[in-house]
Amino acid sequence: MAGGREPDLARVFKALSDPTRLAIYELIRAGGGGTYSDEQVENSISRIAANFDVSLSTVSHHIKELRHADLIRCEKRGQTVYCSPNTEILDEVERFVRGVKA
Amino acid sequence: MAGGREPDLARVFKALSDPTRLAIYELIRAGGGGTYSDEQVENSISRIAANFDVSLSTVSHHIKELRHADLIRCEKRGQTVYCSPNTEILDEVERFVRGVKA
DNA sequence: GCGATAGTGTGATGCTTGTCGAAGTATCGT
DNA sequence: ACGATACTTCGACAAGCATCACACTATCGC
Repeated sequence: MAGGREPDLARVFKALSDPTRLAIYELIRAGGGGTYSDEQVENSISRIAANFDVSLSTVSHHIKELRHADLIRCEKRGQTVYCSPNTEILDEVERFVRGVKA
Repeated sequence: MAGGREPDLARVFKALSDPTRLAIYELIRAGGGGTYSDEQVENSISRIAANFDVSLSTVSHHIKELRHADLIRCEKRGQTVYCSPNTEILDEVERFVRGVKA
């Protein structure tokens, strides 16, 4: 289901509150920026995990949290899961930062 | 920068990750927006605590975290502590949201 | 000084979380 | 079917956290 829209800001902030998770998010964001065609640039879970000192299961757990906070989207193609950032949530955060009342 | 402190984004996000603390921050921000003269509009700790169902010591603890994350500034006048938002950190968050590399 | 007000610090407590390894599920190649 | 690859889920555990009540410091008014 992709329709669940309620931008729970506390949840978004919590998802970004762990240094490792924040770094994972930044990596996903850097790779899936969208400057390319339609293809994400190798944002698979294991490829992401290769950049950190934590186990794969921990990365999987972190990614689940990022997905739950709607910060990223994940798409399974074959056995590989590709992650891309969701810019709409960032717009929501930017509105908060600017003090715009929802 | 004036404070000489480097913005730890994960810490900032963690400070905003608790619903109560986020609400406290929003209240401080609404009161001390700066649209008035030089005076903060009653952003004292106990006044803030009156708006929530948690104890005063809990509010004090939350405010310490917000202060530690540099999201707010506190100034003691007499026996009362007045809190005001620090907009520089918000600029930092906005830069992150926009994907500006430091 | 004395009592009242404003806030901080100290345990204590129950819940959450980041992490791991191991087991489980899904998919591919052969 | 079998083994390998790519995750996910399941306890488990130590660390952290939000919260409270209570003691403590600091400041004001009298």
